[in-house]
Amino acid sequence: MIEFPPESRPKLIACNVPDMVPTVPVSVDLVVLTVRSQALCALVWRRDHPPYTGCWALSGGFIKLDEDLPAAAERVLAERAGLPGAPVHLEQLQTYGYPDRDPRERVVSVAYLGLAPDLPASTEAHMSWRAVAELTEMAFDHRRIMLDGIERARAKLEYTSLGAAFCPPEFTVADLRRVYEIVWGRPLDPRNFHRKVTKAEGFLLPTSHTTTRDGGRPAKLYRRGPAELLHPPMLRSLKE
Amino acid sequence: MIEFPPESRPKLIACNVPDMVPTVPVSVDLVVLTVRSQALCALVWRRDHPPYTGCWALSGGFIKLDEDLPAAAERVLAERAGLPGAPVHLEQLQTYGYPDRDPRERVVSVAYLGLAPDLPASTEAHMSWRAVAELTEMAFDHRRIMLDGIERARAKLEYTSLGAAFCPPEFTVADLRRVYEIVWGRPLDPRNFHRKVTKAEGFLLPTSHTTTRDGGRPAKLYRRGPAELLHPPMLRSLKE
DNA sequence: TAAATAGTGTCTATTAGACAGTATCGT
DNA sequence: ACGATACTGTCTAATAGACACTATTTA
Repeated sequence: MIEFPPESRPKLIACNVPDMVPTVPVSVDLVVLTVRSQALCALVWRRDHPPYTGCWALSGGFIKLDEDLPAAAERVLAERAGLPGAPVHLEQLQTYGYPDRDPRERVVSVAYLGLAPDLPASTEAHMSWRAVAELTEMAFDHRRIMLDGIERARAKLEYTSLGAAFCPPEFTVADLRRVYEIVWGRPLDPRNFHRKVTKAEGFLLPTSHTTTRDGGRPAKLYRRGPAELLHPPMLRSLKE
Repeated sequence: MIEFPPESRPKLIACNVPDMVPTVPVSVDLVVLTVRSQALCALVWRRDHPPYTGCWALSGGFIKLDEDLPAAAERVLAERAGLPGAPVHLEQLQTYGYPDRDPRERVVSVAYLGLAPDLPASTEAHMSWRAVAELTEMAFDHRRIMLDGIERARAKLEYTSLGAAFCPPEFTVADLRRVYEIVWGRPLDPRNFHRKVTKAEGFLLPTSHTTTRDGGRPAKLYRRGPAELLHPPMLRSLKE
């Protein structure tokens, strides 16, 4: 790639539109999901100014002039979502650019999906975890973005090891199963689930620790393994 | 959604950056793939002006002020890629926003993936189909974008019926199998493939037509069925 | 002891992969 | 007839789903 110092860059001349290349603000919006209190939750804040005053909104922010998109997402996660340095898996979700999605001015928004363990929401950043089932009235097209993020998360649990991103650093097979059950919204057979995830190469790394429990046999604790893709995948069957 | 006529829209005031919201040109770039001459090919043109003079490039264009992203992709497909009205499956791929990806000025590019049957490339638009294996030197980050598109296409053949998007309206099971073989780059057993796709509910709609051939039994012709997702998916095994 | 949770083994129906064999065309 | 391609059936190994059973803790 040829390098230009920023101030000396020649201005862009598009082939068929040499004079008029419209520019728009580009924002990054974050769908941060977690599993807590037996529900799939999203990290949101309540808007206190127009438009959409009182509605729940995703955390977001505008990209800076020389900032990469992943860097912008990390910055929004730290500064706006109030989760600096948290172990959140971030990946680009989709870009939303319908002209009237922000009534004030056209904004193109690159949405990122974040999968997080059950972290405390930052009161300083005025964020809170809300069950996604109750987030029916949201600002802008944030409900659509959130639903797209949830569907991506559901699909990714099938063929990747990302379910562990919802868990703390050390977790039990039952913890992981509850993540799958809540994200997919259906019960899974504990014994078959156990067999599957422990036999999937690179999914779980055993540790020497166990849990202490109110009753019942202590469970082995595992860490996330190196595998990103699962072969074969954990398919949601069609039944039910 | 509250409606404002465009001219009366209040300007955007971001929470923490009330004065300075940088704006950037947003483009749409198209990775249009097809299968022809036993190879996976991409629709590209050879740049005749700087930067990257002489390099192959994807077709692209800037979004207009009040144009939706899918509409921009359709317009670029028609006007720049030279495929107006063609039966091309278009879906958003990913957004690329690294600040120096265009050496002239920062451009955020929303890439779309297009899957097309074997159509003639428009000479008027100076486009041509090139085998992706030979597209090693491309302009900007277009090679990375193309590779991301190819990987998306490979994955989508597993769990959707999109392989048929590479075929003409009526096609044989062998046609479809050759698509899979070329996109995945590995031979498939014709008999097992036949069994799988004909038994997958909603994948193929039988017609009353058959092919005429140079030799060999004529094959039944099928049309794309209504199913979008395949249950169970056609998994690429790990072998080989 | 009972209750609760963790983990293992076993059976069966389904499926993937391999491949023999049949069907129907052109020459 | 023969080669070529389309299609069907069959065997086997692997897997998913169902579920009986054992293991280890707290109360």
